[in-house]
Amino acid sequence: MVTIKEIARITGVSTATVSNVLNGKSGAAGKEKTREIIDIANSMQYMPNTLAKNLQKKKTNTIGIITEDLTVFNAPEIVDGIDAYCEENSFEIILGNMRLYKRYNNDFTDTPKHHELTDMMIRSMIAKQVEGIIYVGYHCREINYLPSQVQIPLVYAYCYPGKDIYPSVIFDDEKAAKDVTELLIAKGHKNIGVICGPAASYHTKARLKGFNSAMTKHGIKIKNDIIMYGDWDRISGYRMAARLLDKKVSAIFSFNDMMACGVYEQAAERGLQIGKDISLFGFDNRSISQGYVPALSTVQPPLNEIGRRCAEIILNNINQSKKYSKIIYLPCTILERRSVDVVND
Amino acid sequence: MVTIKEIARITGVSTATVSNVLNGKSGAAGKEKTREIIDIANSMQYMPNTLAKNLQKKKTNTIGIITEDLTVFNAPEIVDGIDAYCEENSFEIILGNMRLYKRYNNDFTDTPKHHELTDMMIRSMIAKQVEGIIYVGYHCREINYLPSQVQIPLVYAYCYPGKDIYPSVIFDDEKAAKDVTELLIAKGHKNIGVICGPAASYHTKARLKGFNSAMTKHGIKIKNDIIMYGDWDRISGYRMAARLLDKKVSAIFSFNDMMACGVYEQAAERGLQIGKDISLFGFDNRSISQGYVPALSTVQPPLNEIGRRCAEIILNNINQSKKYSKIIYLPCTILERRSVDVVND
DNA sequence: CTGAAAGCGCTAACAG
DNA sequence: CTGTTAGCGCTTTCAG
Repeated sequence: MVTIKEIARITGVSTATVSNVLNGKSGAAGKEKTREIIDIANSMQYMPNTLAKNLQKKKTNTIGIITEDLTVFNAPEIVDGIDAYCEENSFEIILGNMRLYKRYNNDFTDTPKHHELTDMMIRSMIAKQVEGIIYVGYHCREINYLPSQVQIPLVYAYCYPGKDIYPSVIFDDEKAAKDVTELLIAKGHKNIGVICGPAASYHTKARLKGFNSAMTKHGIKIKNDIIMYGDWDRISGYRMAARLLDKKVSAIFSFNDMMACGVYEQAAERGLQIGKDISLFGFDNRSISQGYVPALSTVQPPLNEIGRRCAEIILNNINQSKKYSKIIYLPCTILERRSVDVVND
Repeated sequence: MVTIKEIARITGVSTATVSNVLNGKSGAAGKEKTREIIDIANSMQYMPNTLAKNLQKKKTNTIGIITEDLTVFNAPEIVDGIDAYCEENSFEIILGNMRLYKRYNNDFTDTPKHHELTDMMIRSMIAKQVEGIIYVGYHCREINYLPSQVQIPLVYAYCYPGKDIYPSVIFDDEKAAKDVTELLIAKGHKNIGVICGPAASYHTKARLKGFNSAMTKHGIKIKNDIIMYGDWDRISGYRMAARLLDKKVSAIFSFNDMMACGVYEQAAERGLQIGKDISLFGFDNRSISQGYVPALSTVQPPLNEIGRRCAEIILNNINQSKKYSKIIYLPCTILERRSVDVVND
């Protein structure tokens, strides 16, 4: 690796001059010398050592991203958004992936082991002199384990801290669910079944709230026996759909696309056509949901935008002394496809 | 940020001693001093500056990953595999995402602009002193633009260089397609329609080769009019399925799950049942393919394993002088689900 | 306009 | 067992 020192020796000037010239400081050297230095640098494929540069400048223009699990469907798009914003603002990213799914098996986020891992990753990033950290959750929830020794801006994406110390960006589950419900109501559906995720899930609670408020607003009584709880997996959608269809609902709002999948299966077995005999809405807009027959209506969370906003907040918090620290709710997009129709009595 | 110097001042020893103690060099200081230094460091939350450390050691234990597009379905899993292997071997990763899809629109990988971007990313990583680079393609193909000035090990994942200069890890398209075809043949299918991707695609060519070899091996004549070319998208699957079904094929092998999606649609419209009237195989094992009704049989590419192998090769190439530089083909897993059945005459 | 000198935070000889 | 010294590659005063 050729260094500034080497170039200085060859061109017969000081390292300072080489540095200045290469950094475009006008008048750092005479016209001819300037040319010569640049030419030599190019021909030797000189490349500044970022480590040395950053060490000296005490500034890395880098933020760290910690993903709970990069292979979860929402993560790449969020990271992509962060990356895009950073690039536009001349910042770089360092990625740390916890790989929670493969590392442990299931519920792990509130164990000492996980806290230790979190601390380790944060420490390691701080050691690398990142100027801020974005923590990307694998599903939305309240994070109660807040690492202590973080002296740099920290932002949560797709999850939020229990206390108001750090900012976070999530999407508006409640509003989206309300919108979906109203759309269904507008189509004449009154007997709407719901397949939630686990009762304790933030998503479940927020979406249920939205559902309830829409129903109430339109004066429709909610029977308790049409609210089912699944586990986000296809099979549970299949099972809950059975119960719901027994109850003759005219529409089903599944809180994710996976479970909606199971509804298709259940309906097929009963000879019922989705989008005709029964309307169906999902949530997440998984890439293939559009390919179901008929295409699944669903809710698209603003993943890329979550990333961008997080990055924006982090960069602002890095540059300003007053830190922003609230929860930001971004709106979702409702995608109506062939799986819903007006009620058919 | 507290430094070694600060701790040295407080404890009244030299920075060298603090460094030695903190790095666990036995006998770096007396028992008591050792304790004191460690205690002070802990209480002040001392954290070594990785930049300074790496600069001095001229070793970063870091490799760079360049993804053509992190949001493409295969990328996160490959990155995950690389990350896992690196973690097990005390290496860190730096991620650079080209965001090809959003940056340009479609075919872009052989434009000067893209070459420039590639060079820039590689230069930037080398500047950060990574010890090796893994380039993750967004789809498998021959990469003919090979950056020149790369003095460190470079490995391609999910794509391969035209010349034998750098190693690469891809999966065995041909073998997988052959296996699928033989499976179909074993179930009595002779009249098998194929929906390929674009004719120029590596995937198309390799899979077609596997298909042909299986058919030939079993003495089945291949009619040219049952080989259709789509564009990987659902709609094209839908269209090609129409032509194929007109020709009364008993099975369809779609070269990806998306297009298989379209086959479901087309079959539904014609009142044909997948897995009964017509057998269907996809490729990719997209997460939701399992949720089709009936579940789609498909091929699972060894994405995580591709990542792991790339990382393994890179770390080996970093440590050894003899560099490995061939293409490695990893086997896929055939997933037989309800969408295929024995032929039904 | 130019360069000598100092030093970012850390480690690795090597001498005491 | 301990500390001095030198320096990784770079930038940045500041004096000539």
